[in-house]
Amino acid sequence: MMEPTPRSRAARQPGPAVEPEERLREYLRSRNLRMTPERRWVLQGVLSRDGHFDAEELLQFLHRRHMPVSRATLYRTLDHLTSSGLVKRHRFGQGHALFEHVYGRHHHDHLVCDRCAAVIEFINEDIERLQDEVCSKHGFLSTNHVMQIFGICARCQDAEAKHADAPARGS
Amino acid sequence: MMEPTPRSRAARQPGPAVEPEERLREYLRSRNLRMTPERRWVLQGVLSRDGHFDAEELLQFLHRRHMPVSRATLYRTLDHLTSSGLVKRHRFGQGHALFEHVYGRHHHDHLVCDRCAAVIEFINEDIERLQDEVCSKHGFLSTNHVMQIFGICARCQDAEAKHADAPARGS
DNA sequence: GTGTGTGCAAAACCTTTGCAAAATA
DNA sequence: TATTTTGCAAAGGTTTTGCACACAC
Repeated sequence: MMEPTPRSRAARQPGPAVEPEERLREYLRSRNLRMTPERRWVLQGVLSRDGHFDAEELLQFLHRRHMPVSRATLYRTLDHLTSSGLVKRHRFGQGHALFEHVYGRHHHDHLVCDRCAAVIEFINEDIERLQDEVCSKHGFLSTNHVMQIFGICARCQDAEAKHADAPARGS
Repeated sequence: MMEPTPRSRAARQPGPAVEPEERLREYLRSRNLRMTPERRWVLQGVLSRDGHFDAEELLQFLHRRHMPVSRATLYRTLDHLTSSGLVKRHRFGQGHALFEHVYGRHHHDHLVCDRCAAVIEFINEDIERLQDEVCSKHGFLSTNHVMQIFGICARCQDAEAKHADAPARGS
């Protein structure tokens, strides 16, 4: 597996790794904004995260990887990435915002466990279609939507059932 | 403005106004908490609000009505009301939380306008049913869900169309 | 009377902002 | 070179918390 050019590392990516950067650049150009190392770093960090992450977590990650972005720049860049459609911002619980990148991912909704905070993704085309119907019925032009179902995940239900069965059993 | 009895104002309520207090009392009892004037006031204030409101707004309302609840108590009580299922808490935008009481109201979801922040309520039984299906498919025990569709409401679409038609027209 | 609730003010929390220096196009 | 961007630190707004006193059961 020898690599003829310095760029070959990008080949590890499942898809073309250049395109999201292209999309960001396009977005920036359209608003007369500039591409900077910091913005590239944040984009890379965002794309490297698999699921949901918060700003602090991403900041730590970037610093560990020697991409020293300031907190302010991180938040500013996350705004841009959100506006450009490369990132989605969620407010699941009461606390801080969670983000996820949507590049190469399909839209999905979430089951959120109140016990363990696990987030299970799902997609249901029928629901999507019905949502579109609701919008057109109200003359509403939808740009985005979130659907979160809160409750208790299967694992936590099991755990609770176990505790309820033998609460007095000192192991 | 004469009122035969001090209570007569309550007659404006469509349903029995006592029951929600009963529900709160039950909830408090079940957790060995106590009914207090402050908690009653917050509940009254909450029930008197028609749509969505924030903590600050409710606080002002209570003070205007000579129900001097402190900010701390207000937040603490809103937590209890949320836990007891009498109130729902939303995070529509980026800012602060919005609340709405759900006593005597049916579950509904929201269309949120990104331009004017209008919130349109809707309910779609088919979507609800499909959500239940999703949950059972994942062994997920749902206690609550939120669905928010963001976009541009009909009114704002009209307004924008008008501006786009005649942008150079100095009136 | 005991444990709970309240109000006050301060803290905590996440996020945004003002500004001078640095960097982009 | 003319703007834009950055980092720092301070401000911002909402929500939570510690503590002493008051109160409900």
